Amino acid sequence: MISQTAEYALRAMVFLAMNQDNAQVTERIATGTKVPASYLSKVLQSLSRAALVKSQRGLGGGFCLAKAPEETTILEIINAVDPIKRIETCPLDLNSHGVVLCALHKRLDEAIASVEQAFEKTTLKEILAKPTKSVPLCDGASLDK
Amino acid sequence: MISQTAEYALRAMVFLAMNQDNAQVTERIATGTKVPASYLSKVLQSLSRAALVKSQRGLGGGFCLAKAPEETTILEIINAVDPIKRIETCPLDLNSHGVVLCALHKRLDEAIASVEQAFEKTTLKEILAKPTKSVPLCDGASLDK
DNA sequence: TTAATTCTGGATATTTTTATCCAATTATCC
DNA sequence: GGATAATTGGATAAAAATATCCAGAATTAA
Repeated sequence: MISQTAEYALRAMVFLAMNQDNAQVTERIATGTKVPASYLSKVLQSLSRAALVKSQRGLGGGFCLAKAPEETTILEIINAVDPIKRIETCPLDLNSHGVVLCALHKRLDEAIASVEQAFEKTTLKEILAKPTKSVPLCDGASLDK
Repeated sequence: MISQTAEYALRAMVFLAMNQDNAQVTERIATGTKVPASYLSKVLQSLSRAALVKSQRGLGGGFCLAKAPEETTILEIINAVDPIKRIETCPLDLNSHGVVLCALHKRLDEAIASVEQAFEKTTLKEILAKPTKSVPLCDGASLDK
């Protein structure tokens, strides 16, 4: 449903949103999100190319959000690493169907569309603000060392 | 979003629903749904084990629906080959979270839940009955030879 | 300028998903 | 019983997703 890569990207973005004060290094994001560092490195690259994070090399460098948390949606994050694909045309390439989907693929696409909508409406800020018992990613203790 | 395998399973089931008169052979279902026959064979096995189709070997054998189209949901079909997994516990295994999901995973799970619900509410019969311009799987001409 | 830090990009490995093939088994027909 | 038709299950192959590693480039500090 949601790929591992997308899950990682979301965690990383939430982590950065929770630690906006200073740039975060890959290694630190990795431990904070329980994502394999070497793979996270690739995920962060994708997020960087999608202009969702800014990267900075060298001492004191790392990653930080490119936009304010209220301006970044879950959908953008997911689409940056593993785009949600709507069903636009008949997957069977049936001539007669053309752009008009049959009932089956119409139903499937509606479901995808609703997920897309839900994700588009949710911003990073909302994730942070929600007063749940559990702080995202956080296991009781504070993340700042 | 929806795996290839699930897509194939849905096509096969719709095909069987549209051809309930007599048992359909793998090869025939394959051409009718544009699914690679050798792989479809495995998919049908899964559907058979899930008791969504009945199989019959030998001459005149093949596959047919195990239940009436109005009693088979899209969700059952998908779950038979590639189960939809809700997020039940924190994917990071954070002690403090336990069963209470953080805002991020709560949102993700809500999306999954809505898809699950939509699929649970849709039966094969509805797929057949919907008066769309495009007949499912069908490219203008009738499927019966 | 040198050393240390950190991202970047490429090569590669591992795992999962998707796909193929075939011998064995079951069923039907003559 | 023998021939044919069809699924079953196992072995295997190919492709995609996930993961690892490392040399190179950029940045900072001294």
